[in-house]
Amino acid sequence: MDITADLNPPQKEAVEYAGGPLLILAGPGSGKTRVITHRIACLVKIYGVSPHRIMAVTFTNKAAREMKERLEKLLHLGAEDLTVGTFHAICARILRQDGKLVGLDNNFVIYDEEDQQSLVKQCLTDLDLDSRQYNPQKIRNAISYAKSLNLTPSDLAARTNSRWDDIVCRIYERYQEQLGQSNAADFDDLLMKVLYLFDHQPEILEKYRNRYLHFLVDEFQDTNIIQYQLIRLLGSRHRNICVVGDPDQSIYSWRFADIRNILSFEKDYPDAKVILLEQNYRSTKNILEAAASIISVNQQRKAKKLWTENHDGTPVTIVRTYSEQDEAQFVVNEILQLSRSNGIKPGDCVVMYRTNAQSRAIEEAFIRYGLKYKLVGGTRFYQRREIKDVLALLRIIQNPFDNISLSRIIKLPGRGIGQRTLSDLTNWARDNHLPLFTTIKIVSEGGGPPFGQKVRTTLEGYYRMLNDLIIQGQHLGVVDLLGMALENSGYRNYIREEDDGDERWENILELRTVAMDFNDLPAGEGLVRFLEQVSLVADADEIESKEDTTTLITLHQAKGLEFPVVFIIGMEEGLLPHRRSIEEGGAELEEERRLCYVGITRAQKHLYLLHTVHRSIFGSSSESIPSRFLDDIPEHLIERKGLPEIDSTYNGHSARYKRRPDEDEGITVTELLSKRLRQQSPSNDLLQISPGDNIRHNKFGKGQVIGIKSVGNDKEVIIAFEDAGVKKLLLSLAPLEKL
DNA sequence: GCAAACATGATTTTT
DNA sequence: TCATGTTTGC
Repeated sequence: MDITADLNPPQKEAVEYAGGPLLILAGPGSGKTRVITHRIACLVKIYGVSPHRIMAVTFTNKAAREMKERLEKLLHLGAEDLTVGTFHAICARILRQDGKLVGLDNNFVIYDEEDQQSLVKQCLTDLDLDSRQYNPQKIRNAISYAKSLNLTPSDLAARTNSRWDDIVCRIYERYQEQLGQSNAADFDDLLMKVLYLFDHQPEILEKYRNRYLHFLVDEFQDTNIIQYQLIRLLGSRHRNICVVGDPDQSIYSWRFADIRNILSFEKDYPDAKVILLEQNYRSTKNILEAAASIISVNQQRKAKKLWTENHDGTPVTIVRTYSEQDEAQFVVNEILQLSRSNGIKPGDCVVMYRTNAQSRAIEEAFIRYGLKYKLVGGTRFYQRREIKDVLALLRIIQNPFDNISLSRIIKLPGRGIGQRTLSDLTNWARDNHLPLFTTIKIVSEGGGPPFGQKVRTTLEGYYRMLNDLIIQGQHLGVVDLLGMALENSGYRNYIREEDDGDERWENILELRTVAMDFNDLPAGEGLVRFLEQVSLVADADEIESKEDTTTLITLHQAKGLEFPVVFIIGMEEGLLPHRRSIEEGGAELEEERRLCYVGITRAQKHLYLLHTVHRSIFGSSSESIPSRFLDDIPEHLIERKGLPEIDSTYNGHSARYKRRPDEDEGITVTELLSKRLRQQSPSNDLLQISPGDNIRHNKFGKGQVIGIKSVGNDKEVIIAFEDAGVKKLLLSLAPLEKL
């Protein structure tokens, strides 16, 4: 097959270029992913580069997996020899192998943000500092920032100039000591330690530097300084570094992603070839123009002109509703309408928002109308308490010196060890420079802090239990080990008695399913690999596209995706741009604008931008002002729906909504809106049903009506379906048939 | 040691 | 509003 067929000239050039450093600036929808995969294929098939000698760095594990799949499926290329992964995953692999040289045993554990935070708190206690005065989260963030710049505690100490910096420094130093004692690395350490390894063990650097001929880095605008340093060092031998990014889609600066990397690249490699991908294959002209009008306001930006051969399409719809409930209602109605008339399916639609909290009203509306939705993100699987507890238990088996995990599980109720005992243990451990696990061992042998006999017996039992699990871990597969750990630690009984114990137990079983993939590996290795996978992979479940399921997602997570129909809700000052960014101003505001741009450019055919007049935030209600970004879209691209424009000015602090005087005199805004919404949907006469009737729903199948409630002119019916369970549906919309 | 009452404070979140 | 962390009472 011809690898470069169907590529436009700049794409083709980007795929074939073999003259050293390459910077690809790829606008949204410009076929960036194709270019990367085809470039790899071209390197292998045409230039004869062994896949073993290619490294591709992606932003997420998901992206890595997809890239591998694409290469295998589309191009029939064996991808198992390729190094594809995130910076973190690749570095973890390197450290598993050679970490010993930088003080990491190969059974090291990886600390996530919650673990980091616990460790910071522990350090504050150790240094006798008040955690109310020194916010642990801020300290964690400051440490992470230092690490993103590859600064060690002493580097940082050299540049402190305030009391705060000084505190951060002291904690950072202790924090690193504690990580060392726990044989643990946090996310940032994975990168920093590899860089340190390369700096101090030239032969290791040589090994990797010689092996890799070609590097590809995706989402380069969202890399941080240390990541760039890493790739520069790795690529210093052959200089075939290809980076792909779009400065306009840089939305992770709060994660210390540094857009200057793109500038640095051009400076560090003056001979770098720069290729612009400006043709958009995704969106209609109207959508693309709206996006351009918003992003072009940014000052800190290289002008870039995207163009498309696609049709104008429909206008961008700006919708004003009264409340977030009405906003949700509009979305639901529009999805139903589109699926009736435009050949669009609910699965083609996505609802995007700035903050997770905004998904609630949407979810409620979807549930009410019996529409299916898929919430992306939210409370993430691996962040759930029960999952973290179980993982902590397994981590102790892998690495008993992991102090944070041990402190987490030892104080779980039901075992008679509480905060008091734990504090006594940690204090003693600290004073004697010993890990917690060793301390418990000493206590069970009669030493340690002065405990009463009862506590001593309890701790002895706990130590024996752990020790037994560690021994079992030597020869049991990871699934059996998990089962035994749950039993012996009493965790199973403990969690099942919780209020939502069933759900939590389900989650643990879900985790067990993940573990099954690692069950056939040799005992120790299975555990290591399983724990590494769950530490580095954030998303347990995937966005699988189903025809009937609408996606609900934050703007950040929407990066890289595309949908025929996009609804962005909460286009309001304070939400988008977010209040915190308005307060910060400048660069923060420009990032909000980019975020808005990312959202808009996800849309292929239809784009809806919604805002409300009233929104409740943290329970209390407040007036909202349309987002400034809406003002930047030229009127000729826009169609307005929902409530009419505010034609009054602000009255003191409260914006007052005025109805248009010529119509609907004497009814409230909410009534007006619901009237309009009703007018938009076909007014089929309501089905005459009463409780006890048997019905059929064209999706949920057979069921029995168990309740009816009037909602305005409509009725909400509660139906117990034979297969689909109990649902609340609106009679006017549910496709019901009386049996 | 542990559960219930109370206080608090809250974007985004690849790894 | 709601999910966390802290204090209090048994």
